[in-house]
Amino acid sequence: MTIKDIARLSGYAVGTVSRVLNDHPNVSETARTKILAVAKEHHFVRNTNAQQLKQQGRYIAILVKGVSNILLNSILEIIQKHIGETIYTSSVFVLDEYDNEAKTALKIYYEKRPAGIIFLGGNPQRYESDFNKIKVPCVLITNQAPNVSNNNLSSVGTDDVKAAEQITDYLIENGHTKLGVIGGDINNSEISERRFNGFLNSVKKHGLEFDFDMQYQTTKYSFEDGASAVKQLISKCDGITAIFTMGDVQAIGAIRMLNDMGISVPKDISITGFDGLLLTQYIYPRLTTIRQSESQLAKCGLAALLEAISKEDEESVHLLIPYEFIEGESVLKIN
Amino acid sequence: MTIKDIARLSGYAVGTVSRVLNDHPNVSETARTKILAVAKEHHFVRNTNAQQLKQQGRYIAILVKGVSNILLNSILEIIQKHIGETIYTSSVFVLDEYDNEAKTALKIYYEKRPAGIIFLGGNPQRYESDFNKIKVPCVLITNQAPNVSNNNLSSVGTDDVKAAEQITDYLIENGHTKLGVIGGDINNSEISERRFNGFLNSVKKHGLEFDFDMQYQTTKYSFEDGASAVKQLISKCDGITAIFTMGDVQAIGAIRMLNDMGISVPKDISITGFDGLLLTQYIYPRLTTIRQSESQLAKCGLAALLEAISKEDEESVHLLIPYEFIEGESVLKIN
DNA sequence: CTGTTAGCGCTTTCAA
DNA sequence: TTGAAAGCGCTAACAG
Repeated sequence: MTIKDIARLSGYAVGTVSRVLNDHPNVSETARTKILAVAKEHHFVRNTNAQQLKQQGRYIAILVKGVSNILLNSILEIIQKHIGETIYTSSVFVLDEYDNEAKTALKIYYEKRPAGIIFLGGNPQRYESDFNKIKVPCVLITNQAPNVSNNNLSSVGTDDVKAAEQITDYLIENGHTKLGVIGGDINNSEISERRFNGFLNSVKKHGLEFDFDMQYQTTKYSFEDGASAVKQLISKCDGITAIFTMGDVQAIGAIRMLNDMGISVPKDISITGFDGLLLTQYIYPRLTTIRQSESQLAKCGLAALLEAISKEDEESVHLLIPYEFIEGESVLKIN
Repeated sequence: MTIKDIARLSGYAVGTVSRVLNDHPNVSETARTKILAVAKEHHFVRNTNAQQLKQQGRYIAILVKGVSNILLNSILEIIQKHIGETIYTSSVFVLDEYDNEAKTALKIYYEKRPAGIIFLGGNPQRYESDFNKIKVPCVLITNQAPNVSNNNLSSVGTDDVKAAEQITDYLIENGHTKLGVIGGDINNSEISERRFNGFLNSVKKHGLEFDFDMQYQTTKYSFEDGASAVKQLISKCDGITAIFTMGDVQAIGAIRMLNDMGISVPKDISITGFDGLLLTQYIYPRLTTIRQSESQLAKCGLAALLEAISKEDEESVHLLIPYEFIEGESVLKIN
């Protein structure tokens, strides 16, 4: 089924069919009705390759970084649903945690000539030279692009600093004074850096000490790495009563490892997560964590991109989406 | 930059350029070197829209049945990654657990004219009349298409019967005689049916009784449904000491609920899972479960489809991928 | 071995 | 309001 077939079947010419399909003006109601009926009857769907070959620029590329990241998966679903309701088409590219998203994006940019690019997780800015060659609007979701010079780049994320500060406040207000942190590489991950800054804000505010070398353990975002990190952390630093982790999965891994070492959570050590995965409310103990709003991140992110595409030379936007503090059972009150 | 530009710049014609780019024979080494050099110098990248417009029928549709199914998600990722390395493109259609996959597939078949269709979960054979209209190779992944007449249809799955039997044997050999089952609808899900048959094999082999109405609880594949199912199960049937669940997520939901009711796993009730999600080895207690090989399922499934696409009139294949029995801590030895 | 050329299915002028 | 026709960039068949 091509528009040629529809044209033949409906008695109109391909031009008219195309106009109807694209909701263009100057088509009679008769033609519109007839053509739409024929198209529907024959399950006609446009060949997007041909369409995009012709009108380059109604296509959005989505890059997802982080295999099997539950949070991103669920945001992705929402985004795709919304894109379906616009004039744009999209496709998804999955990247490994160690792939270079800027390089991949650049390749896609050349090959597909998208109107815009959505980055789910990851931060292409780290590879500036590649990234700056991309001349279409981009949006970072769950990540932030704060003091960025690149005017193509918007971002929609959670206020990591505030959230981290709040959850740390909670730990301290429950009587914990010697805290450990399991987090990302603060020199290479801006999310980790921000969460750490929030943590530090709280620590300082309460007049506590924090020795980075002793009390911080750098790790990747996985169950396994959370587990090994907590082992290293408690072996190098005595007397920690609570651990702030930068992701639910690390928290779960850490709890598992502590259990295996005969250390109970939260009786002996308290732990907090970050992200608010559904799962965290089914494990034992229920995790105290920060829930990021998947639907809001998705909706606002896409909206920002479409805005940027339609209005060229616009200032890029940087939004923070409200989060939710979830009080679980993984923190013990010790005062 | 188009191949036309490259042709002009290199002094050859577009045909030759195309041949070089596609590694076709009948090109002189001189031409190849020259053209490649020019292409590289100008950062030329093929326009995939044009390429695929030309090469129709290089599209694979993937139908995923069961929203937010972690196992399928993870298989999906692997498949997409592999497809990216082939000449094919793909897109994904997500179906609800109760949608009719044959109907959807047929619609996609008409609309998109894919070269092949992958079914992740679900079984379109149940709707034969619709499914038989599909005239391109299909492959079922995680499911089986045993005595099937349809020669388009291959399958790559786990030996559910044997796996279920083995894990049930384990329960019984640990002294459990009154077993509960939390599983899918055995009248509508062949996977559930097979797992139940494996379970029954073991039960009969050991001379135990099983009252379906009392001891079986039908449920969907989610944390939440696992939680509510276990509640119903233990309220309608006294004295169950072990529960065979047909999915890890139900098992996790069930454990959570039992905990909330003051029932400890495995001290009071033992539980087994099915699927072998990574997660199951990080929760408390570690789940005793069956690990399906995601990567093997993905790789073999895609390979089977591509094979079937390239060689028409080939006999379809039906593979069983080895599984692994994982002994966790969720089963108590009571004899 | 290389060049020429006919489309792939679609959008979008330009005429009618 | 509609039809005819010119490509978008590429591949592959055909002719040389």
